[in-house]
Amino acid sequence: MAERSDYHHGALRLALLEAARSALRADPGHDPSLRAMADAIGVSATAPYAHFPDKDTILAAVAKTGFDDLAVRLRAAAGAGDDARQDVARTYLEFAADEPGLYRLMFATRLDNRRFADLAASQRQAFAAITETYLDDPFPERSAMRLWGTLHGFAQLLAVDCLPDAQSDPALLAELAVSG
Amino acid sequence: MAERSDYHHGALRLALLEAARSALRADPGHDPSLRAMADAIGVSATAPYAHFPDKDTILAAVAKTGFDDLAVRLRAAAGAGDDARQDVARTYLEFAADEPGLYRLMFATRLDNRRFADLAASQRQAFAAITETYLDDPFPERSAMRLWGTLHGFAQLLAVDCLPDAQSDPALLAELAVSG
DNA sequence: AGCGTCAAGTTAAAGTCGCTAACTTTCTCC
DNA sequence: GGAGAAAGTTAGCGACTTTAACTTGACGCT
Repeated sequence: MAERSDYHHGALRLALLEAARSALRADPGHDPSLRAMADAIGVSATAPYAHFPDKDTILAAVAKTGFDDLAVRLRAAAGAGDDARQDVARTYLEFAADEPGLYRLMFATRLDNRRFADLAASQRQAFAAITETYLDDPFPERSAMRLWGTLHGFAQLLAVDCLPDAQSDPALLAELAVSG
Repeated sequence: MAERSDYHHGALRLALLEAARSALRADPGHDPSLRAMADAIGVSATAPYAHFPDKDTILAAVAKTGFDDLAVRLRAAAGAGDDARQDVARTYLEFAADEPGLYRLMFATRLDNRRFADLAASQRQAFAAITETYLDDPFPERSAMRLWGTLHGFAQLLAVDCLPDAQSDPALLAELAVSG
């Protein structure tokens, strides 16, 4: 398996997703082109079509990995310290600040398309990690939705770099988000 | 002025912005192409370059009209009833629900580019309309930012149609957003 | 009136992109 | 070891943004 002919790549699907995330890190403001991803892997521009029906599906898969990673991080944060809600909030904002391009894509991909049900499922999983910090609340769903809204708003402002530096600290923003 | 030769359009800049907003209403999920806008106006595909240096600048101008409209609506709502904050919140969410494509564009246009300072200014104006409902608050900026975050999160969820119908009423969401 | 200038259009064409079609190479399984 | 499927390839189409070179028409000046 280590020895490969260089005709078949062997793990193109995974490599594509990684190339896309890497391109988003390099240029958070624009979705990478199919050709750019293929070039980065060293494969022809049409090779991706053996694994995905179209570009939107690739980007949806990338977005899904984003939600999955986010869910993992949130769950880890929830179990680690003594203030789960605050830790989750801070982790959420740190994620958005770390990978602004990916975060943008995660919320840009769904409009208009009922396709990509698994993306929606991963999104719900990430949301569930927030809800679980409200198990003691009389209305966990409502309260969690309110926190999610606030976090998402802050996350986007962070990603778009709209905040003065004094207010760009994820920890402080997290505190503000949970205080209510 | 009413009688025009049909060679010079006469108000192409404005017509372009309107064509873009109309196209966003028809297909909220995708930014319109330059050609589509030009076709809708009845002008060649390159005519817009007499008024804008590139497509991004057109879209930034469209986004700016969105923030300007939003600011006007928020200010009107703030002065109308007896619960300014709640009215502003509801108006904000109604705007996003009415024009999801425009709302998406308004927050998609800035990442990575320091260009478009006037867009950022219009965004601040809209934010100021929210801040002004917190003049009695000990920390108006902080509290307003918190509400803005929440509203933006709800607005995006509304626009992307992620919410169950039972929770898609702007008025109820506004109430949830201000209750804190 | 007529002329020059300039803004605001035009067409032509280059280069990129997503995607399809037809083909070739490699892997796998009998 | 041969067949067929899986996973690549090149060629090319149509749409897109953008540039370049040209044309049209409005307006001010003498």
